[in-house]
Amino acid sequence: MELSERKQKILKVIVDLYVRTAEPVGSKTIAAQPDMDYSSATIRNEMAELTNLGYLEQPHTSAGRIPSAAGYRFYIDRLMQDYRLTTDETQSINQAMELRMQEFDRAMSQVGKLISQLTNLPAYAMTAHTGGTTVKRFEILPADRGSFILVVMTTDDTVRNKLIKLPLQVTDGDLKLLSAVLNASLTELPAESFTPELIDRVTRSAGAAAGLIPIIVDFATQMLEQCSRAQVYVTGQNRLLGHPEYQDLTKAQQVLGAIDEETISNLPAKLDPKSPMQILVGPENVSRELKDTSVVVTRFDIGEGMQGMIGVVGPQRMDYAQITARLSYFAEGLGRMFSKPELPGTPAKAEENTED
Amino acid sequence: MELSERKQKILKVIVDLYVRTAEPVGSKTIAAQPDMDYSSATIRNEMAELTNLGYLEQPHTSAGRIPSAAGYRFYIDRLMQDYRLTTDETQSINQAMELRMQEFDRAMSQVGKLISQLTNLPAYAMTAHTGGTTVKRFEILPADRGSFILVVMTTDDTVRNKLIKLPLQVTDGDLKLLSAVLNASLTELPAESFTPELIDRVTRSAGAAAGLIPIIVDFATQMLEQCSRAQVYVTGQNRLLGHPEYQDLTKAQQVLGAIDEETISNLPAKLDPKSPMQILVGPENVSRELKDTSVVVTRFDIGEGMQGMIGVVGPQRMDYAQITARLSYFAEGLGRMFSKPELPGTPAKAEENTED
DNA sequence: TCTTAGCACTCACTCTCTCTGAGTGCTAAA
DNA sequence: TTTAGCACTCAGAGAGAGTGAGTGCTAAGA
Repeated sequence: MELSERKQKILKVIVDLYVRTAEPVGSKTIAAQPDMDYSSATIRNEMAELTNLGYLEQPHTSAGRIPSAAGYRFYIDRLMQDYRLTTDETQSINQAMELRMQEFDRAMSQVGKLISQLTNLPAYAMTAHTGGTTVKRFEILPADRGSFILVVMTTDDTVRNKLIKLPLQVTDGDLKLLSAVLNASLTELPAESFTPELIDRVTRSAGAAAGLIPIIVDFATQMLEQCSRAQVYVTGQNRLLGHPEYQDLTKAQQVLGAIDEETISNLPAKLDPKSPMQILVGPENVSRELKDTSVVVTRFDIGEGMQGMIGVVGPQRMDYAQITARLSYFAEGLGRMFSKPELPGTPAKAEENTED
Repeated sequence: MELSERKQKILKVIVDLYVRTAEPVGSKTIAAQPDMDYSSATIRNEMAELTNLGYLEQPHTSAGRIPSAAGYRFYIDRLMQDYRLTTDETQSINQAMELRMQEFDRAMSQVGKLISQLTNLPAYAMTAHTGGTTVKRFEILPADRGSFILVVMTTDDTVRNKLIKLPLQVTDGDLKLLSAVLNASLTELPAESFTPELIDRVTRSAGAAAGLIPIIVDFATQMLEQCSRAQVYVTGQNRLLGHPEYQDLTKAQQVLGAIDEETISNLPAKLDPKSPMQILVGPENVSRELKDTSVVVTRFDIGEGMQGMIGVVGPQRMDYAQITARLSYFAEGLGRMFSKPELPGTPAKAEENTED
C-alpha cells in the first residue's frame, strides 16, 4: 500500500527533525513546522497509522515517535532530498585531495581521516584488487657491495621493490642472467604455481646469483598474495562517542569492536555489486552488533582491476543526504585522480614503496 | 625522608590491589592480605601518614585510599617487581612476530595491534628517521610502452619506486643518459637544494627524456620529505572504554582525542633520549587532557639512522610491571628482527612498496 | 467523511529524602 | 608501639512525590 502524500510529508519531517535533534518527535513539534497545515491531533492520528505500518516507533507511551529502520529505508529510497555541498565543503575536500598523495595506500587512509572529520563519524577506506595477479616483470639492480634492489612489477601495475643484503659477489653479467631466467620462468604465473620443482629448476639455471632466488621467490609470492588481499583503514572511531545513541558504553564498545579492519574487509561480499552507493540501515546489517547502526558505503573504480571503497559507520539517525553527497563527491574525485593516465604536473595515479 | 619498610609494603599492596580492582583500598582489606601482620588500625595510621606525604589520595572521607601520581611514581621506581612473561605470552608474541612482515610499516602497525590486544589498552607504534637523508642513487627502467619505473634509493637505505606513464618515445640510450645525469647532479643533496635553477640545468642536459624530470624531482622531494617525517599508528582506541576510569564519556573522548597520530608523533621530543623505557604517570604528561592518564613507551634502534617506538596509553592505574615487561620483549624482538643483516630465509629487514 | 479541540491518562525523569555500610580518625588500654 | 573500640562521615542505593511532554479517544464542527 502506498503512503498518502500527507503521511510521507509527516514521515519526512520526523526523520529530518530526529536526525537533527536525536529526540523523539512529538505531534505538536510537527504541527509547529512551517508548511504543516494540520493540527497536532490530525498529525497524531497519522502518526498512529505510520506506527502501525511499521515506519515509526515509540520508545515509550508518553514519548514522541522516532523512525524505525523501515522508516529510514523509506526515507532514503523515496523522500531524501539531494544535499548540495556548500562551497566551503567542496573547497575543503578539494584541498585535501590536492595534498600530495605519495602512495595510494596513504591516500586512502588520508581520505578516510578526512571523511571521518567531515561527517563526524568513524570512517573506513579500503582497496581491493579484483583480478588474479601475476608477475609481469622482474628487475635486479646492484646497489652497494653485497646489496641488490629487486623490483617486481605485476599485471595490475603494482610495482614493489626490496633491498636484499647478501654477502655475495656477483658480476653484472650474473645479474643479467638471473633476471633473464626469472623473467622467462616465473612471469605470468599465479603464486600457486611456484612449486618447489619449478623453483628448483630456476635455481639450477640461475648461475652465480642463485643465492638470491629464495628471497626473490618469497618476495614475489608475498607480493602477489598481498595484492589479492584487501587493505582496510578505519579511522575516527572516537567520534562515535559524540553521538547520544552511543552514550551507553557497552553499546559503543560493541559497535567499535565490530568495525575493526577484519569485519570491514568482509563487507563488500554483502553488497550489491551493481549500485555504487549503498546504505545499510540498522538491521539490514547482518552482524548483530550493528543492528542499531547504519553503514553508508560507496565504491569507485581505480582501473587496473582495482576498486576502492569508502564509507562511514554511525547511528541509524544520520544525515543520509549529506553523507551520501559527500561520499559521492569524494569517490568521484578519487576515481578521477587514480584512473587517469599520468601527466606531468598531475598528482600521480601511482603508489610507491619504501625499502629499508 | 625515606619511607619505612612498613610504609613501602603498605604502599605496594595498595597499588597492587588498586591496579587489580580499580576500587579504593581500605585498611581492613590490607590487613586481610597474607603476609600483613598488623591490625587495620595500625595500617590506618600508616595510611594517614602516607596520605600526608602525598603518596596516597582519598576520593572522599569514607572511602579507602588510592595511589596518587607520586605514589605510582614511587611504586614504579622502587617497589615494582619484575613481571615474568608466561610461556603463553611469549609464545603468542613470538608467533605474531613470525607472521611474515612484508613491510616495516605494516609490521609496526601489526605490532601495535598486538600490543593493544595483549594489554587491553590503546597502543601506538611509530618509526622515526633520525638523520638527514639524501638520494644515493636513481635508476630508471622502461616498463611497458610509455611507462617507466623510477627507482630511488636514499642514504638510509630506503628504496622507493614509482610507475610513470607518459606518452613519450625514448630509447634505452636516452634513459641511460637520463639516469647518468640524475645520478651526477641530484644525489647527495638534501631536498632543500633542489632549486629551480638546478632543475633547469639538469633538464637541459637530460636529452630526449627530459619530460620525465619534473616527475622525478617531485618524487624524490616527496620521498626525502617523507623519510624525515615520523610515521605513527594508533590502534585499539576502543579498549580504553573498557576501563572504569573512562566510563565518563567526556573524559574518554578527551583522551581519545588527545592520542591521535599528531599528538603521539610529538611525544618523542618530551622523552629522555637516554633511557629506552619510559613511563609518564598522569600529570607528568604535559598535555592537559592526559593528566589522569599514563603513557608507557619504549624505544628501539633499527639501524640505518632509524628508530622505532612502541607504547600504550591507559589509566594511571595500570599494571606497569606487566606492561613494561611485554613492551621490552616486543622491542627487543623487533630490534633484533630489523637490524640484522638479511639472510636467506630470514624475514627481511626491509620495506617495500606498491605502485599502481 | 475528514479535521480539530478537549480531556483523561501514561510514564520517563527529576528531585528529595532516608537508610546503609564501608571506611576513617581518635582515644585509651594492652 | 600496637590494637580494640567507638563515634563520625559520606557516597550510593532506593523509595516516593511531583512534573510535563506526549498520547489516544471522543465528540463536535466543517
